[in-house]
Amino acid sequence: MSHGVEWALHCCLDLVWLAEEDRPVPTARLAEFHDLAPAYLNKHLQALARAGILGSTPGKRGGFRLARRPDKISLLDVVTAVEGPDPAFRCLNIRNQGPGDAVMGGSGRRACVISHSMRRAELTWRRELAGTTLADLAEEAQQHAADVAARTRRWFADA
Amino acid sequence: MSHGVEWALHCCLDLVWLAEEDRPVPTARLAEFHDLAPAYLNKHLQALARAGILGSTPGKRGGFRLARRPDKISLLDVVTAVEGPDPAFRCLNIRNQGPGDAVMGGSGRRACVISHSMRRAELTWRRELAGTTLADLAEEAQQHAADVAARTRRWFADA
DNA sequence: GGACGGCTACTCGGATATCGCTTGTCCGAGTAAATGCGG
DNA sequence: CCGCATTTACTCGGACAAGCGATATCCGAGTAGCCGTCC
Repeated sequence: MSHGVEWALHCCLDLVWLAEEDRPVPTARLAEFHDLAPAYLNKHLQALARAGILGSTPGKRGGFRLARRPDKISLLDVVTAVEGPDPAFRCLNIRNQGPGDAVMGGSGRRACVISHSMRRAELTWRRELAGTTLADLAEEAQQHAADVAARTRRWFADA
Repeated sequence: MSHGVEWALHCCLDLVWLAEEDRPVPTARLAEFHDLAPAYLNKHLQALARAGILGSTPGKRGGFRLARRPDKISLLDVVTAVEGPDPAFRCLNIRNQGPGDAVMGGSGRRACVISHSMRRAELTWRRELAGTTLADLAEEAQQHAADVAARTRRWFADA
């Protein structure tokens, strides 16, 4: 899995803390916060914006902000926005190639049992990610350190 | 996810049908059956052998065979053997870099909530794969087409 | 005819190139604020 | 002093290279069967 997912998730969580501010947050600021390559982070934030997770405002005081309420953004939304909608395991139906196809009796008519099980497993993974929202993460983080939101807002407010 | 996983799974399922035969199956034969690159398939079968899933016998009548009973080989075993033991999502703790670390209050002391959720989701995925064995796949495949085993054995027996 | 030694063919095993995708960077389009000028 | 046109600085957005892992291939080590020869 690409690192962009991690970057996107962290930045989304930051934007949860900064959601109360009505000013969008520029990419450069988020990159500085996490010590990341600004342009590359921008690329991923664009993907989130295309997916409708973030709203982008160009111009001098522009930046990104959450497009929906945190409890309406699941981890699966972020992952699929960055990684793409394709499943991790895609069965190319090699069984349909070569003599193995004929043995199975048909040109890929039957659903591949391997693909079936792999998709089932991946579905549970997706379901787990879909059941967790940014709000859940924020709540859990605040249980660990109650002043995270205030500290984060303060840092982003500075110069 | 790499294609090698699919190749490995299909070949393992073939080896289930051919488990009754006491002669190992060469890589070239499996490659021909699925119309795959023989040398590259061999590479993945080597990985399965290193993991103790397949047993390899060199020499003229050599080849691969299942090292354990099919109900003792889970899909997770095959996947980890090919893909490696590392989790798909590895949190590099970017929060420990840059000012964000100080805001969180500590040099990575606190466990990252993002990493926590991602690992939980991946754990469900692994659990699902660990709960499915080659024997389960074989049974399911035979429910679809009862004569798969016989057909496969016949093809591999031919010249 | 039987047994033994060497030979050959075939297989795994790892070292070696090639390719595609993720990573990383750059510059242009566009917008809001700041600024200077005129009334 | 107030309003407006212009300039400017800053931001997103997509187009453009570089690095690394998966893909694909080849050759060497080793073994089992086969063949010829000798007893």
